[in-house]
Amino acid sequence: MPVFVPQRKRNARGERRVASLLDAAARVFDKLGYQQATTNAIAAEAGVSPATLYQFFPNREAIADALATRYAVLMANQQKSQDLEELQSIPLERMVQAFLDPVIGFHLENPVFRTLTEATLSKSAKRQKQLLSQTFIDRLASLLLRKNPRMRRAEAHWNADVCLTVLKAFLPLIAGTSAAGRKKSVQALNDLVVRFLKPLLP
Amino acid sequence: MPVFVPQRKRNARGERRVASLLDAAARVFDKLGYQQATTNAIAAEAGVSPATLYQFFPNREAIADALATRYAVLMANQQKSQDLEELQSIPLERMVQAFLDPVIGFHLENPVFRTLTEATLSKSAKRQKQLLSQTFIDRLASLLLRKNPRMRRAEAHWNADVCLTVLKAFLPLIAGTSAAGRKKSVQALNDLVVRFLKPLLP
Amino acid sequence: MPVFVPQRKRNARGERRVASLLDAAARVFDKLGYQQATTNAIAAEAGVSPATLYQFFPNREAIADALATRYAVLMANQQKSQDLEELQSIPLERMVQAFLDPVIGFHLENPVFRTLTEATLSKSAKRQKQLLSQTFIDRLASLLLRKNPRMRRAEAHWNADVCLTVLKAFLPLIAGTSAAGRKKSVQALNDLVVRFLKPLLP
Amino acid sequence: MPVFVPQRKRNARGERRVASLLDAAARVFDKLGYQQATTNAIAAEAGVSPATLYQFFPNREAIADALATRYAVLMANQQKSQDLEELQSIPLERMVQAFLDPVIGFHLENPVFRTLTEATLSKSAKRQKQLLSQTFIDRLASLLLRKNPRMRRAEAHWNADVCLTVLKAFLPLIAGTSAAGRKKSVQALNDLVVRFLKPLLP
DNA sequence: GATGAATGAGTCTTCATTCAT
DNA sequence: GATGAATGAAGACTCATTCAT
Repeated sequence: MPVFVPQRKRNARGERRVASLLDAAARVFDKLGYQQATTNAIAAEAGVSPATLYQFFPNREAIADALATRYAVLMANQQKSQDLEELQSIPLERMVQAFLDPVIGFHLENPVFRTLTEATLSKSAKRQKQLLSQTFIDRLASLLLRKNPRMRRAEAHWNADVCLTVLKAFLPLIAGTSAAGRKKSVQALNDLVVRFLKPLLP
Repeated sequence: MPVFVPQRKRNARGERRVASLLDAAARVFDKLGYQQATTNAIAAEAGVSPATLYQFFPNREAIADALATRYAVLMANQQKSQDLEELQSIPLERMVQAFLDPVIGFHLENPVFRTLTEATLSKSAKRQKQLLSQTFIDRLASLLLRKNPRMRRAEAHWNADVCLTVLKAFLPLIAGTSAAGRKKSVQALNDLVVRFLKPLLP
Repeated sequence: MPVFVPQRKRNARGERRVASLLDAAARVFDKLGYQQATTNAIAAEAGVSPATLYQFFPNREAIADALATRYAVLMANQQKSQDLEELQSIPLERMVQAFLDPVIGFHLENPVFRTLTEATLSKSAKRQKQLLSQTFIDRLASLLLRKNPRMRRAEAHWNADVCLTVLKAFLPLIAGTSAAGRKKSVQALNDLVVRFLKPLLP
Repeated sequence: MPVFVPQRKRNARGERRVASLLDAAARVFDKLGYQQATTNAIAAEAGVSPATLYQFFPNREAIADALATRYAVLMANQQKSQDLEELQSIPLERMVQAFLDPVIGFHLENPVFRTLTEATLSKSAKRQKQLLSQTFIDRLASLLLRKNPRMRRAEAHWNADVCLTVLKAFLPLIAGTSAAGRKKSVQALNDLVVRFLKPLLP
């Protein structure tokens, strides 16, 4: 189970290479899916020889891992930047929307992220992805607890988990349709989450 | 350009072979996923030579198709056997449970069914799967309309569709955990659907 | 180098089977060419199981051999039926036509005959085909000698051989075109042969 | 569905490999014919792994195409280098010989050229072969018209076409025999063509 | 005698990965 | 560091031929 470990100390040029390879990989994964994305295709998309690719990644899996890590970091940063204090005070409907919107936006902007799920990710990459889920759950649970201090911790987490499950279910629906259908799907998701959470809050 | 040779008649042994190949394919698809399920692996699992497989299926895709059709028929029969009249009169909570339970049960018993979704199914197989979804939606919509005759037809279908989406989201959760977690997940699914539907009914 | 040897004493039913298999083989060879004509396809065309085919022919090659033999016999009979005495007395132009016409007709009616050339024929089948060529050459040489008794034997044979070569060259041309083009090609062939032979005769 | 990966630039070693693969293919096609010439056999003949072959040719057909093109170019150059002006003034017997000799020589030196005809050539390769035939016909027709300005254009082409047909018929005869027989066959061909053309010229 | 089933021995092709320059 | 070339190992599929009933 190879974990992504940089091959060697890399200089600026190397960093750029890695970045451009990951960009290429993202495009190819997105276009063809993980299984069909051959290393040759990724190298070609990046405009380099296949051998060059292997100077930065020990094998195909490592590319997917690095990509997963990259997006995990991006998303984590995004989530950290949102202040829970502000959300806590606004009404449920708008709170849910404000909470989900950036997550949905992230997935729409980086559709590969979902594709990466089918990849055979390394343990560390999986952990990273799981961490993201956990962050989502923790933040939502924390929000619920602030709204209803009498809720039990475990209950809050479980409810947040359900919300995440529902969110994941709606993502393909949201991504797959036109702008019009997309709006409707997002609305349906928000509704559903609101209806689910409302009885739990005072 | 393979020469077209019409299939000869199939005898009892052939029928048995087809069945055993489909069983084997179901097991392999379930274990490895569609992409990784090689014809060699399926043939080996069935205990025959790869060439034998090709006596009954023209290519790998045809196996997935046949499997999809097999399960579609099974599920369709199951759904037909349930009487909507009875469901209509019982309270929402139990109605939802009675409606969802057999569907969940089917997926737990035939986990491959979900894997088949990622397969590159033939048009006819896709149609069959879509038909199943449509049946689910139609039946649930019909139930909603009986409970609340003032609901509009389109609205009923849309709501049923949302329920199906949620159901699909929960299936991996339900399937993935132990008996204990499974019960909890099913409960959460039922709760969510009930909470979603309750405001829509009188 | 298997020579075609009947598997066993065959009764009337067996003879019919063999005939229908050869008919089927002729159709398939003609449609697909020797290499593409699989034993399964031939058996299917004859409406029998592949195993049945192997009860009458030891292997694929034997079918081509038997077919070659069949046509060789047919053509030999045809040639025997033509009386050289009659031809000898008519003018060269009409003689050439009368001599070539049946040969051309045979090839047009049995296009497989040419296809069989590409087959890996057994030695005996090759000999049979060669015999046919020899018959053609001998007959034509004999005709030339009657027309011009002063011609030397070897010379007569050589000239006949050249005529055969030319005939073979024109066959695809004749077979390949429409009725109109066919007539023109046949005319060209006759012209050519006449012009070649005329200086050799008194 | 193979993923399309653009060919990378080819270096000197690659060029050498392509040439050696084409040489090997020519040998194998010549020995076994197109249908029997497997990619494995060609690769083995070239002393490389089959996969290497596929670095330079997308499939078996492409090899035959490249080979056809290679020989078409060679022959076209040869024909261009011959000056019709010179031929026009010499007597028919020597003219025919001078015209046919290089063509015969080319086929004797590159026997594969004939084998390639049976190959399932790509459209572009077929066009190239047809162009060659057309060049032969046009050049000979032009020669005939110079010799006899009163001949009609269409007639000249038709007669040239007949000569080509005869030439093609004699090629296997010429190629198949020993040096002695070869000389005789070539002589016969020349004679035939001369006798065919003589009545057409003043 | 007839059949459908079964298969060993290929064939073409692909691709992650390594080699040689 | 970079490259194009090279390949082992595999996978989809085919087919002449044999097996079992």
